Amino acid sequence: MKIATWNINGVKARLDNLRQWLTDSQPDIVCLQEIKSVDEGFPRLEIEALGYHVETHGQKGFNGVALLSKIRPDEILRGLPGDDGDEQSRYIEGVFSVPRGAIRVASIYLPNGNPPEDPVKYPYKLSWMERLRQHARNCLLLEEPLILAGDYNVIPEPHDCFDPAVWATDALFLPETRAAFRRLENLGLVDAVRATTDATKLYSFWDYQAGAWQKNNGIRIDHLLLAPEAADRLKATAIEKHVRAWEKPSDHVPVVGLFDFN
DNA sequence: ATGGTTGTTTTACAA
Repeated sequence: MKIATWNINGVKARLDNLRQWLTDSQPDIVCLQEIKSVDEGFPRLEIEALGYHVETHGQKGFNGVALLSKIRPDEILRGLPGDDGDEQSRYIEGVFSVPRGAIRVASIYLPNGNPPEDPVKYPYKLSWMERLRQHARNCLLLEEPLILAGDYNVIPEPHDCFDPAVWATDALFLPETRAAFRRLENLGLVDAVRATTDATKLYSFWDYQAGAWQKNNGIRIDHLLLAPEAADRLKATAIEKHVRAWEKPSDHVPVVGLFDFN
C-alpha cells in the first residue's frame, strides 16, 4: 500500500499536476496540504473520476488539508483536538480498513511560525506541536498502525537542509522547534524516510525564489511519522522529486511510504 | 548582490 504526503500549494492551480501524478504514481492514500480552498471549491468530481474518494477540511484562501483514497475511509476526524478556538484547517485524520484490521492516517499542515519574533505565529506553532503530541499519544494507546504524514514545517537535523547557517534563526529550524519535533518522535514515532536511507541532501521543498531548485537549495520538511505498528510494515520510501521539474510545480514534492499491511 | 516567486474570489499577506 502506497501512502503519500504532498503540499500542493493550491489544489485549483495544481489540478493538472495532481491528476498527472495520481495517474503516474497510483498512490492508495494521499495526504494533501495547502489546498487553499473551501470544501465546496475542491475539484472533487475530477479526482473522483480517477477512482479516489475525497475528504476535505478546507479554509478560504489559506491552509486546508485533504485525504484522497482508493478505499473509502470508515471514519474521518476534522481538526486537531485540543483547542476549540483554533479556526485554521490544518488536520484531517481517517481510519481505513486493511486485511488485518485498520490503519489511521492523518494529513498534517503544521504552522510555519515565521517570523519567530511575531507575538502570535511562533507561539501558535509551538502550542500546535504540543497539541499534536498529546493527540498522537492518545492515538498510540490504540496500538494500531498510525501514520502522521504532512508538511511539518520542521527541518529535523542540519543535514536536512542545504545550508544550516541560512536557517539558523528561522522558525523551521530553531532549537525549540527541533526539540518539539524530537518530543514527538520520542513518543515512539519513526521518521519513515530516515528509517529507510542514510542518504544526505534529501529534500522535499525548494523555494520558488532565487533558483533554489536549479541549485538544489532545498530543505526536508515533509515527513511521515510512524507508530511502531506501521514502522514494522514499512518496506520503502521515496521522494518523488521529478514532480518539481514539471510545468507550474508546487514548491513541495510528494513523499511516499510503501507498506505491506497484508 | 539585502535580490527573488507563487497563490489566493488578492489589491496584502502567507509561504
